[in-house]
Amino acid sequence: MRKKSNSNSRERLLDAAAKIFRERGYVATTMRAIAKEAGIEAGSIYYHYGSKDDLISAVLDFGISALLQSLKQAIETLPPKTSPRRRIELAINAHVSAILQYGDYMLAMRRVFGQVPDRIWKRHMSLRESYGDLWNGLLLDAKQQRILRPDIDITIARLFLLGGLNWTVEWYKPQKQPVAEITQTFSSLILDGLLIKPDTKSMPRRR
Amino acid sequence: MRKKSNSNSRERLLDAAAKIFRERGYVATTMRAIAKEAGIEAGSIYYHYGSKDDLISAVLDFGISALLQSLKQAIETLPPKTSPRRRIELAINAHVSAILQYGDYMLAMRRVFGQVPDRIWKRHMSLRESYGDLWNGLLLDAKQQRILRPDIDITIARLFLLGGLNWTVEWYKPQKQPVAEITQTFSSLILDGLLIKPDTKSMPRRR
DNA sequence: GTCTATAGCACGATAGAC
DNA sequence: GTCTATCGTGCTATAGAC
Repeated sequence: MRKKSNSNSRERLLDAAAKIFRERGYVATTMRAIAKEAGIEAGSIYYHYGSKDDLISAVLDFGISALLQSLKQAIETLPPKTSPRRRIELAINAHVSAILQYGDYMLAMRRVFGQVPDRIWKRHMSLRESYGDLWNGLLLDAKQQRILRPDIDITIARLFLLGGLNWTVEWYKPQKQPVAEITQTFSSLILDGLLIKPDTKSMPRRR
Repeated sequence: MRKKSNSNSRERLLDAAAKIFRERGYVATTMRAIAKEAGIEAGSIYYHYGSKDDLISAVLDFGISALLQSLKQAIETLPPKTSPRRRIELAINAHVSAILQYGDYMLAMRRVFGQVPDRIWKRHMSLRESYGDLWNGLLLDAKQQRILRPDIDITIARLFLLGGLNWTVEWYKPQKQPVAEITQTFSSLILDGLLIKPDTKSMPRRR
């Protein structure tokens, strides 16, 4: 995708690191374990990455960039007339698809939160904030077009929604249900709600 | 509340452990740091708890038990005629209030997930499952009373809802908004949805 | 019940051979 | 580019004084 090295080893190493960081968190991850996962010895890592901190930085960078790029691509290329509802549905699908596709990176990001040295974590907050801003923009647009309820705070709705979506990565089993089906349920839950309503002209179409 | 020791030190130690586990995760937490937080020396911990594993077990036990007890108390003492909507609203409020009240324990549980030795973690899955079952029962009741949409899978709705609620513990700042206000927003989001609907003045009631 | 001291072990990182 | 060997550090847990 966009890993910046032309070297195969660097890439294999990064994937191995994401997998081990995901499983053990930051501190419990040992260079020896990453090396073993990548099929080399621990000392050899230092030819490619200067330190354990370098490795976690690269994992975090790649993870959040993948998310950002995936959402941008999903919503910025839509025809201008696309309805806000459809935009939000597509964003939800893009988000969940991306966190599942890059599962090791996403779970690594979740798991090392609060363990990584501050200076490294802070370098990533700007990227994370860009991502939140993208969502806020999406929801704000819909609110201004009087599609969304005016009494609901967009930021709280976004935090609730993304919290629910991100949790998927912890329980989703691909063999049981296609992603599109799950994301359609999520969309309908957050947009239409769980209650039966007397007037439901825009109830979810089954696909 | 219900910590089973009559000793003050054990209790202070447990709170200290929860706080440090929350901040650092399982592996990065050192007995020295817990001791310092509790105001004693590392060696002295072993008079109260046999090992680091004993400590994390106690933290996990206390945390999930507090959640379970809090939800049970909130819903099992309601008058039988309480509407399903009101039950769900109260459960959401009880859940969020509890995870915020026992923040250190809740965040410790989240953070050490996947780091704690398997045998310890598995001992807690039964308690966690009891908690999920409680929620499933609540939602299933409402569904059977034709309050909830029949096309939505209860389990997916529960996972989405709890994912969104649990995320609160990561961003909520008490000084900005009272808990009751946030949980009311959550309830309305999950029950009524984010879209503007024909009648939103009074909450939809079945006729 | 809490202390000090330390045994025993695993870690990140480096050095130098190949 | 990858290896082996090892240094220095910091950890859990124990032993024994008080």
